[in-house]
Amino acid sequence: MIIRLGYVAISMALNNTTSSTMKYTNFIKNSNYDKLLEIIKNNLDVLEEVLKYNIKNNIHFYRLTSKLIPLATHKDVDYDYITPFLDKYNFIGNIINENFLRVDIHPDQFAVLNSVNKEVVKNTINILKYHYTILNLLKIKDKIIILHVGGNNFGKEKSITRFINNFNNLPEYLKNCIAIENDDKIFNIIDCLYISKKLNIPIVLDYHHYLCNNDGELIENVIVDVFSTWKNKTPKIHFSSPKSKLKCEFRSHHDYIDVDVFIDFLKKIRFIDTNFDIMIEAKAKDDALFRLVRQLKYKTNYIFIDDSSFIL
DNA sequence: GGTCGTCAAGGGGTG
DNA sequence: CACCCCTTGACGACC
Repeated sequence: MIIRLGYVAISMALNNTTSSTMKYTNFIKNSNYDKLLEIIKNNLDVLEEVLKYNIKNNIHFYRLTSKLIPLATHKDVDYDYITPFLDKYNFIGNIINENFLRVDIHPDQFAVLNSVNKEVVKNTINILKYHYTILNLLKIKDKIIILHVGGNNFGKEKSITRFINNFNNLPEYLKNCIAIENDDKIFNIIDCLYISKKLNIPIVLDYHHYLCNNDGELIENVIVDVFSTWKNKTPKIHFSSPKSKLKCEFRSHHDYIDVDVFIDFLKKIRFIDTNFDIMIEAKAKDDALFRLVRQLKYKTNYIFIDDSSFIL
């Protein structure tokens, strides 16, 4: 199987960011729409630079920042972030497609589809639409929006039912790109498999979350079912390492990846015969990815295809 | 020019 | 119920 590694949003090697923003209070002060457009232009320029950097360094898998467009889903800010930049979106989209980059996106903690608060659910749908819009403007063919199941009000069973009901009320185009991820506290991989079966949607396995939250279920016993939720698409896995082994800091992300845990994980699922992507979720971003690769080259006999891909 | 509290937004956990 | 925690990088007020 071929495994490709990716990283999230920011490249440490480039001294810039795709996540420049403007605080709402500051926006209110000046009602400065020009400044917002300027920030978008900058974010898109940097995104182009990051993608070219990824191509140059043979990184095929990348997650967009959710903060590409400042205040995009704020209820009191309404502006056109599409038309002025159509050419730019197109241009970047072509770079992605011509180089077969796999690009996905992951809304942050405020997207809670199963919330008991109607306003929050409404907000969440807006957030999902915004993320879809970004993927669409960048002409991404396999649109994947990764979502957590959400809150736990009134118990797990009821919370899962709320997720399923609210999901079913989404427009078809959103349903077609949502994948769910197991979280580190409540909804484990077994819960995700149950939901996936009901809704026919893919599951992103987060191995760190799995280590934090599982019912003793062995990874080698669920991996086939998890991967089969992707049908003919390339399955995705999230990988990060705990900040420390202490219980209080276990859930926090480390700057880098623990190579031994990484190797151990791959050993467990080695019998799989599917290509897949692993998103490296480490604070040191691409630097963590490259360090991991160096360590793997030293410690294993994996056959490396390029700077971020290997055969197992 | 550097430091540090704050940020639109949700929700879990504790006492 | 009040409070603090997570997480996130970046803003921007302030020195």
